[in-house]
Amino acid sequence: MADNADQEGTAGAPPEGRATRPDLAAMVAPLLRTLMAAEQPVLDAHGLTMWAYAVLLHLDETPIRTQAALADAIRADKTRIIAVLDDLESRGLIRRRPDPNDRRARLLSLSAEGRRLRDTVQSAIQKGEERLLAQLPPADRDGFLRGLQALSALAEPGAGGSGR
Amino acid sequence: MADNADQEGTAGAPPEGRATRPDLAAMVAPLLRTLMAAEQPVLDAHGLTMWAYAVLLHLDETPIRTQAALADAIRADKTRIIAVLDDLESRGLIRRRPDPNDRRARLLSLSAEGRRLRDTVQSAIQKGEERLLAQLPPADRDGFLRGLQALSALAEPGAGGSGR
DNA sequence: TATTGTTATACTCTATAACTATA
DNA sequence: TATAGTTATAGAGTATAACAATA
Repeated sequence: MADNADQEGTAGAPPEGRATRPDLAAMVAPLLRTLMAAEQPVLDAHGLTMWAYAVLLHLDETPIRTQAALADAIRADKTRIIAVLDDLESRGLIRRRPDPNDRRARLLSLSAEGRRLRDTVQSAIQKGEERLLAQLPPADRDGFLRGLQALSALAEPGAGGSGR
Repeated sequence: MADNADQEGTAGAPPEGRATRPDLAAMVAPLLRTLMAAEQPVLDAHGLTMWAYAVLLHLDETPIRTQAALADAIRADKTRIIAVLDDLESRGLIRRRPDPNDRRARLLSLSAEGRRLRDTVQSAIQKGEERLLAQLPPADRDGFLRGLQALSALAEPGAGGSGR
């Protein structure tokens, strides 16, 4: 059942009887575990948790003006990222200063060193990922990446796809 | 950064600078969340937890002779599925009887009713998934499915792909 | 003595509620 | 009074350790 390579073209769902493929979640979940297991050593080597890395990634894209917004963007609880931000700030990887206009809020931005670290880590991670992807036929590889990108975009908070 | 639709063909990783695509895990994780959120109402409607559904799915494929092996196969702790098996058994969805040859072990199998429920639930779940996949161009849809199937197989305990 | 299943306990992660400061 | 951030507390989920039955 895991090895039926029959492609049934672009037909819809089967009528009723037995499923023709595993559930998507049943395939996506183990894949995610594989990916995270591959990331872990890289993150460890640089003293980053998964959440810390997510913060670095997101700040790099969009400088942000409240911690709550950042938490939202990376789908974390606002209370969960506080320790993460404390650590990143103390290591000089991010800057975090009160907004002059509203001193309740904290303006968050990535430091040069933070960006350097982010690049290093992401490069290493994606290098590992490419090794995985290399096991696919080129056509499938491209289709997989395009499909994944499109489907994951549907899940984002903004749900539009582009910028933010 | 999320909207660079440039495809760079089948080339390897970029030399050093800025990443050309999000990390795989950063796309797979939200996708998994979407899929699980879509499954939840279906499972709820039939009084199944995620783990219970995983048990039904796996028993359908391969009748199994110890609970530990089942737990292993679905990547759960052996202590975690006990309550699940208790429930499924009491509802007549699975059978669980001591192995005559080794009365320590429990032979696990799916009942007819269990198979019926499994089919109903999986059919509903995959119907929802097809709605998601329908948003992809047919070529990407097929490549995505093939790539996903191949990559997820690498993560399985057997790691060979087929039956086990 | 080793193994299967089970129960009891501890631990990790995450979210909720209460508090401080600004507005 | 309302909101951003923080801290303290409680809850869910999971794994570890101890136990009973069988081999």
